[in-house]
Amino acid sequence: MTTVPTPPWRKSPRPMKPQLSQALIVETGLRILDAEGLDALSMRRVAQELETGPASLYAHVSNKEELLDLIYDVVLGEIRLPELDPDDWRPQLRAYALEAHRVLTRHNDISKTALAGVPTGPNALRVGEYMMRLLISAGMPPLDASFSVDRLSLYIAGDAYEGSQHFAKMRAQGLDDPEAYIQGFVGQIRDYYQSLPRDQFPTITAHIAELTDPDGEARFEYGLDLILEGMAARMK
Amino acid sequence: MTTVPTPPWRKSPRPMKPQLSQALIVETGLRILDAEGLDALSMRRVAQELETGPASLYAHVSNKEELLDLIYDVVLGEIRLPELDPDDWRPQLRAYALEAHRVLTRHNDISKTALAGVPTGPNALRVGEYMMRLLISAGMPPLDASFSVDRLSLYIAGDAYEGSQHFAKMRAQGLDDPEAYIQGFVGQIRDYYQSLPRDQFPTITAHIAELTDPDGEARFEYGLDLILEGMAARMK
DNA sequence: ACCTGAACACCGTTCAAGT
DNA sequence: ACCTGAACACCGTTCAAGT
Repeated sequence: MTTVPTPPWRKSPRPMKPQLSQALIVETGLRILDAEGLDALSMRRVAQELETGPASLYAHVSNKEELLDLIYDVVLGEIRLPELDPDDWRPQLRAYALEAHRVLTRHNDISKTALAGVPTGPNALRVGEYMMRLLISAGMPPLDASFSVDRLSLYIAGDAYEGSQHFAKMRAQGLDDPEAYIQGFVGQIRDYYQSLPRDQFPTITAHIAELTDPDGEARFEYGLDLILEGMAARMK
Repeated sequence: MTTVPTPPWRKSPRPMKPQLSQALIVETGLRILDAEGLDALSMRRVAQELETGPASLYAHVSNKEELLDLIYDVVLGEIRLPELDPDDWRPQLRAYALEAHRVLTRHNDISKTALAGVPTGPNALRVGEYMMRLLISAGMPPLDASFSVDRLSLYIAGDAYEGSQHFAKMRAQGLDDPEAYIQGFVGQIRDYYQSLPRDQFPTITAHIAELTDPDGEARFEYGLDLILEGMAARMK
């Protein structure tokens, strides 16, 4: 970049465009993700937002997958970890899971990235270190702790991704009231179940209300508690 | 289609191309999925395989999402369900999970489709009915059974998808020895962990062997048993 | 009703050329 | 070293036109 001579009334040169950098690209990608979801987050779109061509990005990021990994780690950075207290591992791990799930859910369908590959960024290490330390200091054997952390992480990301898909579909249909969309969706499933032959599907047709409970957060916590229960059985 | 007069030595007219139909499209899509994975399964590719243009498919399938849902349900059709025995719900549900996981894993990254939307095809109903019946007849309250089935299904599909990603990446790199690829991948992670500052990540660096256990099947079964343990606590 | 060619509005990535 | 324009090899879907 040619250095423009600084006029005396300015402290520093002001370039028309902010200089391209990995951090700026990641930040721009995150903004698109938050506003419009993973489907809208293309290399070309990021470039457009930065008023340049897509090829320019490849000087700072080796491909789209790396960009997504970088964005994912920035998101993980939002997870707050409480002081570690091994005497109370269960409520603490539960609180971690809820916090992580909340953070992932805030950023649309970014969790897909966690499912696509093992996250290894600095913030992935930070939360991994925390969970491992909590379980081992509470008395869990290291191999159990390793597997437990891995499975819990998969569950959190899996549920966050599944949950985000409803919003993605809503966006694709051009709607924007999540409450109404979920109600409509659940209603459709209910009608479909009601139309099924009762002799072939006796159990489903007998429990339609239970099968179409729309509370996604309750479902997440239910599965979380199943896993925590299993972990408790392997503790000490 | 113009009917060609049948020569007397043939029982039926033999068209040059097999007639297009939804079943044929689904079958072709499944073949591509099995051979080259979800990334290779495009509408254009299916059309090419059927020696027609992509637009022709839209007479039998409303969009790509519907095609994937149809393929997914065909895959679920491969899951064999044993005679139901409510006195032994735990080993039975465990066997179901292993069978479902094995079937999904056989078909590359198709599990992504289950994560993307609630499967509602005939075979999804069939396995759902089975699991619900097993748990309820074993004494679980219907709402618990509904949540349990939902969470277990998410876990199975989530793990199958995550596991399939290794193969997808292997394919993308043009390699074809899964054993060697996993070994190489695990080795890289191990080296990376080894390079971390011990004071910042004491727990991770102290348990590298446990954290890089390459046995994906053991991890799946470990998480499955965590969930089954939790379900046992909610039984009766 | 079913099928088609052509087009529209996109993708990720590469590469030679510029500064 | 960083940035660019242009190109390559793809996408899913629509639509008017054909049979």
